[in-house]
Amino acid sequence: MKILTYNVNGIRAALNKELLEFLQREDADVVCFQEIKANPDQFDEGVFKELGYHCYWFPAEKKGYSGVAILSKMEPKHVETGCGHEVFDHEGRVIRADFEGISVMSVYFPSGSSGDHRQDVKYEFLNFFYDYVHRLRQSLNKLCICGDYNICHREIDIHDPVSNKNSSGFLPEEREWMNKFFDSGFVDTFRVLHPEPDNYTWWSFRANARARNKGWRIDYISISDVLADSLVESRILPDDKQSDHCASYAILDI
DNA sequence: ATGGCCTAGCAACTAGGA
Repeated sequence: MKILTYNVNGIRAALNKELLEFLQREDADVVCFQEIKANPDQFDEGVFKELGYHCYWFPAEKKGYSGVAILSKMEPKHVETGCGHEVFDHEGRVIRADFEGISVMSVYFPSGSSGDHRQDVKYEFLNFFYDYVHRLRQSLNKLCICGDYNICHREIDIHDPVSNKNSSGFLPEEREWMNKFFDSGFVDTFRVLHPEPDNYTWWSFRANARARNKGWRIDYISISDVLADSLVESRILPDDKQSDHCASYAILDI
């Protein structure tokens, strides 16, 4: 099973930049999108169905903001939107599709970069989401949590750990949350197969950051440790540029 | 350097992003 995740930074803009050709080429079984920034009636979902996908959209209530989705070649047994939080569930941040042998989530963690208030919102999400996932694991043990976590885990995951030591996305509290999350029984599918530096999934639009590979690794495909032995391959795809993020995928033998 | 630059709402600018 090939699972791909992509923060598209506006699905309509990405569709204008050969998103469909990219998806056709990668031919993933499950695709997780974040930041679709649109309601499904604002674009033609038929173009995804023509690629063979069942489509499940979870937009935010606020137009043009956030929004996640899952596309899948197989029809899921069940699809769940939200995580049971009265604010975040209006913001299109969590959607899950349950398949035989695995449940796949597409998650867009809040950004904390727009000030202290947004950072507090981010911590609220981190705390709530951690507890939500662990309640969920009591009944769904085989989880794959894909998405834009908006956090670099370690120094190797950011091009300049020194000058970003006070930047949201690389704060000690956030990195400690990533430690706690992985230690609680999840595997970082990219890092476990690729220990080498200079692998990122997001670059600023400014200052020619992408061409100089001055990036951050903030998008992850995490799997429950019980699925670890099924991991065959993981990659990030920095050459495809429909967004300020790039896509990542993992292949699981399930 | 409290920027740089892009998407989107909505028709001149602002919100949000990391």
